[in-house]
Amino acid sequence: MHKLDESLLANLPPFRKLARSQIREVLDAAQSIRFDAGAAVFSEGMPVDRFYLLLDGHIRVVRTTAGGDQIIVLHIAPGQLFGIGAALGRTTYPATAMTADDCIVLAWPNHLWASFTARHDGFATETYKVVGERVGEMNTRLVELATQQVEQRIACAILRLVTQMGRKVEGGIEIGVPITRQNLSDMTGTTLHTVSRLLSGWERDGIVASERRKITVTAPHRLVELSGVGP
DNA sequence: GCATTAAGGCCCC
DNA sequence: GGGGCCTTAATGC
Repeated sequence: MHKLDESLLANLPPFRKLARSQIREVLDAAQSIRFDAGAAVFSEGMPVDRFYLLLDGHIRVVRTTAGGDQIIVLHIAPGQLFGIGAALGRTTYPATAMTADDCIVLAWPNHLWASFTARHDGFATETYKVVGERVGEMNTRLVELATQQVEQRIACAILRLVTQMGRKVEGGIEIGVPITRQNLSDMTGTTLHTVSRLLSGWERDGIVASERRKITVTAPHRLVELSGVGP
């Protein structure tokens, strides 16, 4: 296995304050793993044995209900830590991490967590920040689920994806991760049929343009209006 | 306003 | 050709 380059981590928030030698040390302790799209990096209920950093690709954190329905809890963008049960005092993973496309991750054995937070300046505070942001997002979504109608919830979900992994293309902002109607319904507590019907309408109105597994927002301001943030 | 059911079309492995 | 993805329409709560 070839040595990983230090520039991979140097600009990522958890490692930004580290010296070159420290980054080398962190990288040498990591295992780099490639996953095809649709693979589980770890599964709900498994013992927490490692923590991860997503280098490339996108991760869906999902929970499966007793009835077999899948709930998409959140998405992980490149450069983010995930599977950090160690930071939360968990012994098992609370959800499954599914790759949304081809992914490259770094994995460290769990016992290194304590020394990472103790020895590497900025690592712990960045971790708390990430956890805080995710809790905040989940709070927002909880309120949406409880108070908003389906159309607004889907608009909010798409806007979040745009914020987190949108990339500018000519004519709009494309969501940088493959998203199906079913995926959107799994994020918003509705059915793929309702999502399909609404997206078709939005496409007719020129708000979005979509192909299979791909959504481009062509009129973000109008989607914001639909999301119900304002009057 | 929304889920459910049904029925069909398209694309890609 | 079969499975995954998407659409549309009808019906009912």
